[in-house]
Amino acid sequence: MERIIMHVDVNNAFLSWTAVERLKNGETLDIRTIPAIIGGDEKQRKGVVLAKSPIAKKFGIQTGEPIYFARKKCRNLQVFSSNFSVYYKYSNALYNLLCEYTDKIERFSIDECFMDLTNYLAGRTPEIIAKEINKRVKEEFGFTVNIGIANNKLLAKMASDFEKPDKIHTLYKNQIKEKMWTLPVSDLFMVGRKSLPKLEKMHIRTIGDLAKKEEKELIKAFGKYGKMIWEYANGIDNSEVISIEPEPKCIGNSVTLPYDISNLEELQEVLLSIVEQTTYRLRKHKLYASVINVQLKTKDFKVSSHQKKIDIATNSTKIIYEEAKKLLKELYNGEAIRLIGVRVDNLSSKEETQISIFDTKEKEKQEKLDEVIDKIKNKYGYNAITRAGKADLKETPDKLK
DNA sequence: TCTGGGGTCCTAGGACCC
DNA sequence: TCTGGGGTCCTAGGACCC
Repeated sequence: MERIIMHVDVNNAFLSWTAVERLKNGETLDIRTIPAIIGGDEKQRKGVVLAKSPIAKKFGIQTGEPIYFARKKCRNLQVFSSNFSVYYKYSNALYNLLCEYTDKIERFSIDECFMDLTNYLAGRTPEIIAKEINKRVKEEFGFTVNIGIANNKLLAKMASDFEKPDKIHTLYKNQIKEKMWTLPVSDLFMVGRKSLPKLEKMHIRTIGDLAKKEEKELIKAFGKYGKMIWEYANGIDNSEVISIEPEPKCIGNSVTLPYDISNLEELQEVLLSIVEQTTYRLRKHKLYASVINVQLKTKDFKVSSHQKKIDIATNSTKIIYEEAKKLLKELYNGEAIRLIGVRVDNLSSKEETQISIFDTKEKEKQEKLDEVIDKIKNKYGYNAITRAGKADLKETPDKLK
């Protein structure tokens, strides 16, 4: 039996949610109706476009581009800053509403959900249900969503990306040719900027061109990735809607520094504050890591990283910081650094100790310290306490939780 | 005051083992 | 003493997503 899958996508999520929150707080200007963007702090060198209004889009402004460029494209562009706690509020509200329609629902990102309605139609058509969801979201929350309806996740996602905003689209098997194959291949999920020149060389310009190629040819040129995009172009995707939130496979934090740093001691101080964020989140998940990774980006955007597998699995700030410090030392060659990041991998729910690292007393002491600091953070906010002398990290970590 | 931050997955090469 | 072949694990880098 064919499945019935829906993909629900918030239109211009960060911008719409900011608009709704402003209106709720008594502002009269709806920023969805003017050339506006949500952007990071340019003074902190985080000036990229995070979301744009439809009018800003008409000026050719793209998500991810520097605000500096966006301003050049549109002289009277209004820039608003992001507020993730507001975004989570609306994201959760939407998710809870959608849960009324099925138990088989997957949060794909802060502003996207997949729903499997196969056994939840209750005699109604998916189109009728989609219309009801659209109407309710608009009336109850004040923002709009696009909904894609299909027989698998990939096609549902492609469908929700058709004409926007506030639209419902279907993409059933018999509509693939007419609705999807005509699109440029760059519109296909998972086909990014770097693959385009290679596809172009193979005379693949539309999704249809890709679909009609021999699968073997794609595998030869792109390996596993080639097989995947060929299947996507042909509307093949058997993946399930997963309603249980999976454990993270890795946890990491990074920061673009307000100014370049060319000094190891200073980098180490920032490193400590980042390790603290990451290990705090690790402990929140009750997970332990055995791979530590440190990443640097130089002022000319060259990225390098070092990682190390350790013999234990830990979530201790101290142990992970000591390892990270070693990695940083090996990695750092004196260049001016723009970004520093830490990531822990190989996560497991079991701690693995090794007596030689800390004696039992020292270990207990460190655990207690982590626990106390975590409690203070939980109670009074993440920035209430820090081990890092100079650390000045404005945003609360773990935006996703 | 031009280029964020958090993820997942894949690949290639080298070390090491039998 | 002219050089196999299969496998696993580890590391660095990169593509893609939102």
